[in-house]
Amino acid sequence: MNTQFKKGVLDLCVLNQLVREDRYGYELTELISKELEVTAGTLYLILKRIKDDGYVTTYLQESDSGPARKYYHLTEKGRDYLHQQKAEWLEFLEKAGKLLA
Amino acid sequence: MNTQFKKGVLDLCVLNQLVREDRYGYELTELISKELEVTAGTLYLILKRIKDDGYVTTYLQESDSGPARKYYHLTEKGRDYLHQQKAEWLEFLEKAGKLLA
DNA sequence: ATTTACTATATTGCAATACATAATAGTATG
DNA sequence: CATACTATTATGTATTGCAATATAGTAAAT
Repeated sequence: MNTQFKKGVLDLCVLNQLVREDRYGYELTELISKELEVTAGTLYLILKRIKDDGYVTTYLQESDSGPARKYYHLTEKGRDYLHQQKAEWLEFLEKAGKLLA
Repeated sequence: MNTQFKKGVLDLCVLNQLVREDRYGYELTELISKELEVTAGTLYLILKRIKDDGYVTTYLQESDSGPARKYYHLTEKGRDYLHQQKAEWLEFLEKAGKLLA
């Protein structure tokens, strides 16, 4: 799959998985990978980025099947950003669609 | 507009403008800019790339209102690439759509 | 007439950003 | 001990942004 297509959209895919519930990194990797072929390294970079940007907060929680999990929680700021970026994405699709028609 | 969204798609937008007729760089800049806000520098890099890749050929032609224009012509290889990449783009949109729903 | 400025056209260099790949490391379990 | 689960980091690559340069006509100003 064309690597470039994902640029900018992966962020949104990750954030969107956090709207309903908190999730941990490994879980997100599996979720996203089901559709988009993304490796753990890439996912964790994204997670670091959106945390640095204040879109998510994190907390550790014990697991009964391995190391502690780091959960990611969407902040208000993250929610706003997601909505705004989703709108921008749709707008972009419309414009690009005209050029690709 | 989010810069990243364009990654990989601009190529296709440019190639798609060459399906029906040959066009020159400046003309393409204006065409694409109507929808997507792209600067001349970016456009010319794309043109260089798709030429190096053999997706287009070029030829010069006098203009009566400025310097000679460099026209870009879509090759058979370019046409194939465009079709294949457009399909991949649509497939990507479908998968990303699931994650963004 | 000559200079000036502006539009049309093409090109290039450097910086910034995001994804790929691969390697490392720690914990629990069978 | 091997394996699955979980997290992290370093290095490389590709694409776009921005800004600067260059050249040829055309129109305007002096």
